[in-house]
Amino acid sequence: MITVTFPDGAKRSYEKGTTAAQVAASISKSLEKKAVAAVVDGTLSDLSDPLQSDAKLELVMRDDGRALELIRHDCAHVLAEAVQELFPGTQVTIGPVIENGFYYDFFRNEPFTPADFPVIEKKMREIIQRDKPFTKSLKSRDEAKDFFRAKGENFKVELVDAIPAGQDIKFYDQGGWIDLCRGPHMPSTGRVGSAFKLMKVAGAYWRGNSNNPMLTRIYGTAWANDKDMQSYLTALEEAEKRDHRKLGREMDLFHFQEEGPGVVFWHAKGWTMFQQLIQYMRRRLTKLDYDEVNAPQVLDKSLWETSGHWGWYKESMFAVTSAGDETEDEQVFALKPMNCPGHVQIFKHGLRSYRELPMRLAEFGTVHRYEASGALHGLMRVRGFTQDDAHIFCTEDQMADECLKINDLILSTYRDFGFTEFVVKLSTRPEKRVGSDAAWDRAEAIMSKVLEQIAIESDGKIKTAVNPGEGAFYGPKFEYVLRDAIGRDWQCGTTQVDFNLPERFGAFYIGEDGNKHVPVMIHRAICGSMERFLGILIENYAGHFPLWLAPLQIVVCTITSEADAYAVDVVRQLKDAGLRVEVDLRNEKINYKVREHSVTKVPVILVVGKRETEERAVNMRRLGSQDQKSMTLVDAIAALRAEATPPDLR
RNA sequence: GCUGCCGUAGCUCAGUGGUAGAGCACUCCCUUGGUAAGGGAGAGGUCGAGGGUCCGAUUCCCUCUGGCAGCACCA
Repeated sequence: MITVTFPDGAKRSYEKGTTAAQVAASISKSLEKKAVAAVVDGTLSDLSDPLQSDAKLELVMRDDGRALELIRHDCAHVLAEAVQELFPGTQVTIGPVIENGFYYDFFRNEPFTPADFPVIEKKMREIIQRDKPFTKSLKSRDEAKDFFRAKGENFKVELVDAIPAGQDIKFYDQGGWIDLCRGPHMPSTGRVGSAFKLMKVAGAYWRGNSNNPMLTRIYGTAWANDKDMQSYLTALEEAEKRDHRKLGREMDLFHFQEEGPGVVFWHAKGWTMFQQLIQYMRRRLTKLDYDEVNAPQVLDKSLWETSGHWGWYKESMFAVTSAGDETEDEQVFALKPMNCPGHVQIFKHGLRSYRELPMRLAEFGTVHRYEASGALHGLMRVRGFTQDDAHIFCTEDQMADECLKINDLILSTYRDFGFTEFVVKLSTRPEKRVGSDAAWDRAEAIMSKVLEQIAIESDGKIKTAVNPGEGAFYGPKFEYVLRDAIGRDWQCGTTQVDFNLPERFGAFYIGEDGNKHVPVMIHRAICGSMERFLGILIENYAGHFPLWLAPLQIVVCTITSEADAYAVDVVRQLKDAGLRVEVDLRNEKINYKVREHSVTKVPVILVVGKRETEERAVNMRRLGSQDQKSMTLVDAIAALRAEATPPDLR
């Protein structure tokens, strides 16, 4: 006999080999019906697994959050079966659960299209209706390979090969359709229910390697019930409404065009925001003893060879030559993809003393990278962008302190933009790297300690994590990830310590001892790419910017032409107060004007008519509200001016 | 870069093997209207580019280019 302990502490005895399903049945009929899996000693398992020893057992109902993974996983199996039933000859590969759903990768000469979805979904519903049990069996490696080889499932044969020797190879049979799977599954296909939907098709490389064949991936979403699925679909629509590419067009912020793939045409309104961002950053940097510099756009390729970028990233750099001169000895330049070599040149220009350290060189540096065409995505991934970059030259002793100062700067900046949830990740040495292991050891040791301190000083409010092998080729880095208003995570800031580049460039300072020393260099960015950061802000605020950031803060709208002169005067006074304002004197009804400026998300509409003209007043309407507030012009200016003050100046 | 889909007016989108249409925006006229679209008229397109098939291509085929969704990449 074995003893089973339930979550409430109750214990019951069963014969050894009793399954969780039988345990459920022994308690109640409804439990037997409702349970879809078991958690045995903390591990999610099949209900059909026999219990071999004393165990803690929890029965998982279908509406339990932990069952969602099973619903999605089972749904992926159902999808695969449906596809193979409908399209014989299609090979199956893998079909994991992902956030909000699942996917399944298929190999078929003719790829699937969304037009195939209705018939596949219909077949899936049919399979779910059949409600066949999932039954598990074990095969030896050879049996498994023979099984798949006989079916022509070459990808599955490879998967079997990849399973470590000695490990059980599990198969699940769902009414005759059998798949390799580590499980667990619910008792039968019927439990998948009806809240699922195929979402899109896409190509995906076999095993994620671009040298491998391309498979067709079908993405699906699945939920415990229709209500959950509906709210997910609604959330997707909401996210679409905030798409910065759409808002950028509607708010007249920027555009792209064919002649400049991946480079932004900033319109006046977008550029205003860009400048607000830069001015904010610049004020903060000045207070923190940074020196702003500007290094050339185009530099001889030898500099990039020295830095190592040419060797590592040549294929994604823009080379620049004279268009007219076709002689052979022409010098090859590169458009800068990074600011660091330029800053090292500035550091090197002149003999540096330890007294000058830490030397913090900042630049709003425009860089160009020839990103793969498929990687381009609005402002989020471009080929020409501006980094709020800085390089701090310091001693090894000063390093940890500088990292902490940067940490404060980054997090307080994010807070000023309304973000509250962050994760700091430490990325350690990658396989492709320069520098000695000893140097990496030292750098990583310091960084780990700093990371610990960040977590402690924030009382655990700042989450931390480690990304092994994700560091830059010249050093480990901290990555700052923020969470936006609709729960999406964005990696923006980064702090990278570098024991290599200064040495490669022969940078040194004279130490207290009168000898030459190589400084440590810290690369750091807060927004990262200003373009991308603005994209994130647009989506985070859904275009409803706080007043200090809004490209156009106020529109003064007249009701009748009798108010024109007064309206112009109001605009003058608002402009004199430093506010960004336009006047709308058009021969249109006030409804029309209010609608238009609301659609383009102007935060404040000041309406002036006959009354206001007589009283030297304005009628204020805020974006997102129908309320109207009448006040004197003097009061309105004072209030708006205060509100438009950037957070660092309050 | 890879796979799939797409490219028609400033925007959103119809449509056709016989050289194109709507709504909004734009211009003009009427209207001076109190908080999310007043009425009328007009102008606006080498149907992404090049090549091919055809009597004839915006439509069918090929190449290129750009975009979208994933994948891969992201110093």
